[in-house]
Amino acid sequence: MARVAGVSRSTASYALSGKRTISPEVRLKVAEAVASLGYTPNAGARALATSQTKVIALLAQFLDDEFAPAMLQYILGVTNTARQLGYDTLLVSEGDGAAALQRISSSRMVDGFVLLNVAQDDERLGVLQSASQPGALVGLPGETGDFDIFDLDFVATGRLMVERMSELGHRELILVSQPEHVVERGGAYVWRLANAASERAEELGVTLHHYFGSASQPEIGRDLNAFLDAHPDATGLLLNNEAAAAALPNVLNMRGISSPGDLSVIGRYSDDFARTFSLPYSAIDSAADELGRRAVEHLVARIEAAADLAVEPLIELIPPTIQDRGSTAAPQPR
Amino acid sequence: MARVAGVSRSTASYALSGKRTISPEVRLKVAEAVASLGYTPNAGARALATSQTKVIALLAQFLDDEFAPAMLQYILGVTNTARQLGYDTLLVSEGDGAAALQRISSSRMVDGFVLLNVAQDDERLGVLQSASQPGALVGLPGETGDFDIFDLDFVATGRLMVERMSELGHRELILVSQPEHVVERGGAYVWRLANAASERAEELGVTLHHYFGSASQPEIGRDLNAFLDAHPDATGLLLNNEAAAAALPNVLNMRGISSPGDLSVIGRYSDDFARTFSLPYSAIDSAADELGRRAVEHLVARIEAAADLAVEPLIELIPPTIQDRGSTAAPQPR
DNA sequence: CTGAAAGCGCTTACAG
DNA sequence: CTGAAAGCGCTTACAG
Repeated sequence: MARVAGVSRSTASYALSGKRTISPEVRLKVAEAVASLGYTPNAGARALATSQTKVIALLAQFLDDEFAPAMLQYILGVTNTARQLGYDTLLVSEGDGAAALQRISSSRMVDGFVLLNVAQDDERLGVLQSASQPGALVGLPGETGDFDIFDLDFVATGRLMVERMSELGHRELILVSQPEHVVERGGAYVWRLANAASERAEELGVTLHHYFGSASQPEIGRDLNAFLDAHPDATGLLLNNEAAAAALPNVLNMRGISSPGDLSVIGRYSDDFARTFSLPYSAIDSAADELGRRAVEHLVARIEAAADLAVEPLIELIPPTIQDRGSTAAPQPR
Repeated sequence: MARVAGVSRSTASYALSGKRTISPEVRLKVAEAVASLGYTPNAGARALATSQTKVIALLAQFLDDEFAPAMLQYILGVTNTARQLGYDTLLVSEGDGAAALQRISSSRMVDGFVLLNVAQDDERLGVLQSASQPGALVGLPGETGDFDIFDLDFVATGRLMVERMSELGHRELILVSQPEHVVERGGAYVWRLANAASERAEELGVTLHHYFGSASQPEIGRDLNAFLDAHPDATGLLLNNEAAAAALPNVLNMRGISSPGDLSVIGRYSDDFARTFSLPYSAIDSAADELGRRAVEHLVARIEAAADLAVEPLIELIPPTIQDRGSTAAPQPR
C-alpha cells in the first residue's frame, strides 16, 4: 500500500493512525491508495506490533435447563456494544470454561473477557485472576475479589416483590423459584431472592410459602397446581422461574381463575421473554441486554485505561423495576 | 520458552508442531518448559507467520421477527463444531453484514465465513465472492454461484406435508406461512415450501388454502381463528410459521376442538422449539444445529484442503423428516 | 537430529 | 514534515 501511495511504510502508517502531522498531499495520496486497494491493516500483524487485538471473548455457558432466549439477549447486548466501541467478539461456548479461558488468555487472542452466568463458586475465576487481560463478570459470585461485577440486585428484587404485594393488602403469598439443582450448581441468585423475600415478608407480617419448581413443561404445570392447592388462601404469586411464568396462563385457565381478580402475580423475567410468550404478568425485568452492555463498557474502559490511573473494582447491582402489566390488585374479599 | 528449555527457537517450534523428528531428551525438555511456563503460542504471531488464524467468523442476522431460540441453535451448532475442529468463532451481529464481511475479510482476522439466514438476493454474497477466504452459506439464495450451501429442502418439505395428509385421506388443507414481509426481504424458503405444497396438492386432487400469518401473538391467534372460520371443511392444518405453532394450542382450546380428532396438524420448526413450548404437533425439524454443523465441517475441509485438489461446490439440501407427535389421523366423518 | 536466519505485516521510537 | 530501521513472536526453508 505504501508503495502504491509512493510514500514510506511509516508515513503510510502514521497517515492512517493520525498519530503525527501529515502534509495534505501525502494524506490524499495515502487515502487514494487505501481506497483503490481496499486496504485494511492485517489484524495479526497489528496485534503483534501493538499487543492489542481489538477483540474481546464472551464466555457463555449453555446449561441444559437455562432458558435459551435469555442467553441470546446477553449475547446481543455484548456483541453490539463491543462493536460500537471498536471491538469484535469471540464467542466461546465450550463446556470447560476454565480451560477455554486459560487457552485464549495465554495465546493472547483477546484484550479482555466477559464471563456470563457466573456461579457462586465459579472455577473460571481463578484462571481469570491470573490472566493478563481484564475481565467483567455478569452474575455475582460468592467471593467478589477485585473483579468488575454486573448483576440484577436480587436481594432488592425479592424485597420489592413482597413489598408491592403487601402494599396492596396481600397477607399470604407463594414464591416459586428455579429448581433446587440450579442452586446446587451455584445459582446463588435463587437463594438471594428467596431469602430477601422471606425476611421482608416476616418484617411486614406476611406469610410466604417458598417452593422450588421444575424448569420445564409439563412438570412445572403440575407443580403450580400443587402449590395453589396447598395454599387455597394465598392471594399472591411470585415467580422466579421462567418456565413457571410460561405455564401459568394455562394453569389459571384450567383452574377457572383469573389474574389479578383471583390471584395477583409478579414475575421476574426479561421483557423479551414476556413478548415471546405474550405473558400478561407484571414482572421485574432481568435486564439481560443492559447487563451485557454495562459489562462491555466497563471492560473496554479498563482495557483502554492508562496503566497509571487504576480503575477501581466495580460491583454494579441493577435496581429492580416492575414492568406493570396489570396483573396485581388488592385481594378480593371472600 | 526456548531459552528455558535450553534449545533454539526453531527446535522448540518443531517440537511443538511435530513437523520434524526430535530426540526424546529434547522433546522432554521442551514439554517441561511448556508446562512450567504455561506456554501457549501467541496467536497473532502465529497468524502472521502461517497466514492461518484458526478462527472462523459467524455472520448472524438478527431480524426483529425472527424467532430467537432458533438462532441460538444455529449458533451453538457452529461454535461447538468449530471448536471440535480446532477453530474459535468470531460472532458478528452487525446490521450491515456486507460491510462487516468486507472489514473482517480484508483484515484477515479469520480463515473462513459462515453466513446465516442467507436471503434470496443477499448483499453479502458479492463481498464473499471476492473475499480471499472461503465461506459456507446456511440458506439457499437465488443465485447459487460457486458457494457451498446448506439448507433444509423446503420443496420436499412442502410436498411431504401435503402427501402425508393426503395419504391419511384429507382433501382440504390450510397452509399458514410466515408473514409476507419475510418473503419480501428475501426469505424465499417461504415461497419454495408454499409453491411445492400447492403443486403437490393439485397433483393429488387436494384443496389447499394458503395464507400468510402474523409473526407474533396475539395477532397470529386471531389470524388462525379467521383461517379456520373461513374453511370449516378443512381437516388438516400445515404450519410454516413458528408463532402460529406456539399459538395453536390456545386457539384449539378456545374453539373447543382437539388434534388430531377434529384437526390434523403438521408443523415445521425445531425440536428445541417444540420442547420449549411443549408443542404436541408432529413437525418437520428445521435441523438448525445440523445445518450449522455441516456448514462448519465443509468450511473447514475447504480451508484445509491442499490448494491443488479443488473442492467441488456443494449444495446440500437436507431431506425433511416428520417427527411424529401424534397430531395426524384420518379425518373424522361428519 | 539441531541451529542460525529470514520473513510474515504491521507500529513506533530514532534521525534528519 | 518524512524515512530507514528495529522489533513484536512466531514458522519454516536452508545449512550442517
